[in-house]
Amino acid sequence: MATVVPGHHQVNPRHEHSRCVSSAMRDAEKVCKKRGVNLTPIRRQVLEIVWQGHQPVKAYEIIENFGSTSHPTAPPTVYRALDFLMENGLVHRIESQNAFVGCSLSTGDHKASFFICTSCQQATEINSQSLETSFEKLARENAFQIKHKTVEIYGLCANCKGGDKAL
Amino acid sequence: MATVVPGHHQVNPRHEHSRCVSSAMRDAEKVCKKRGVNLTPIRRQVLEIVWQGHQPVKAYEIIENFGSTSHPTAPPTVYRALDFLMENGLVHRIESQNAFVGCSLSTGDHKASFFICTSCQQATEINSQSLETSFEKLARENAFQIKHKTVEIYGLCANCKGGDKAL
DNA sequence: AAGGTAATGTTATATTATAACGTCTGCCGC
DNA sequence: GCGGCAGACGTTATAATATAACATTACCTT
Repeated sequence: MATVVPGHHQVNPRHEHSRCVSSAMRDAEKVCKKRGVNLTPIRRQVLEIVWQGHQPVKAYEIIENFGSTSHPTAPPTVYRALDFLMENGLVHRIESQNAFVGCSLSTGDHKASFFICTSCQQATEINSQSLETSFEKLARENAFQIKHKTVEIYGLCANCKGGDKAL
Repeated sequence: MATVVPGHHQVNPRHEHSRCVSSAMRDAEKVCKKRGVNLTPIRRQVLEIVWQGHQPVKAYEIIENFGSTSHPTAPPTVYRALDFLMENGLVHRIESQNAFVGCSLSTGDHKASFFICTSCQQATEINSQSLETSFEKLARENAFQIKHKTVEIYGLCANCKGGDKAL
């Protein structure tokens, strides 16, 4: 299958991504089974494409990628699959990029926060109780009742920080 | 001038928005003068339209609004003005809405975080040192070097929390 | 006047996303 | 069996967001 994110720099070379993908697919099966929803072949394939890397993938990149492996697919098909995957917490949307990334927590429903590397493009899900607490405290101080949030932090990841690859 | 954000609920009734706008315009003049950049009539008008409320405004709403007051304007004109205003820290982009909101700090350059009310749509700039500190701490723990961030927190603002207006 | 630059005009088009309606298939109750 | 419903997908068209590329204007500099 063709590379979805053509220009991306290489990430931690010790990361065995194929395992990462198969684990994500297994988790997805599990979540869908548990929730009584249907991980159809199309949805599965979209999820696999999203998981080709840890970089966010655009909807139209998914569409193009589909063409190469099976019959061409129209936008609604892919957007529907993405909606399904997001509803079931298997994919997150990166708002500041209009792009999508696989969820690495496999707990079903949740909105995530991200570190996004401006060099290798890797989006890493943040799971920090102390950050959550800070948000809650701030909200309380402002009499604001939080429902959900978009948190996308850009900068250099640990792997890229050493080099000269800064964007 | 027509209302840009037609459906929005009313906000704190004690807020005298016209003062708020004129103050923002004065600050903008000051910032531009200081930076040696040119707040042209078009840029000024776009800024005024963005400041019609504290709700984010979409680019094409600005374009439509232009039509009613002067001659019709094509998208590039408005996007260029928005780029200028963002570069000079007078307007912020709300990534999760593809929309724009006036900056209420008038310090020139900075990226802001927001509370955004799901009832009245008001976007309130957050300026919290303790939240910044939490981000920095989290970044340090993850060996991540922050460059900038998108933080858009949705929920009910203090004014809307009492009523039954939840989205 | 010639040349330069900043701002805007103009046309076309790229990119992202959804509406609306049609078709197919499997399942459920009868 | 079969009638009908629901879920998933196909298909066509179009809406919404954003930018590329080049022309024009206005004003400033020499």
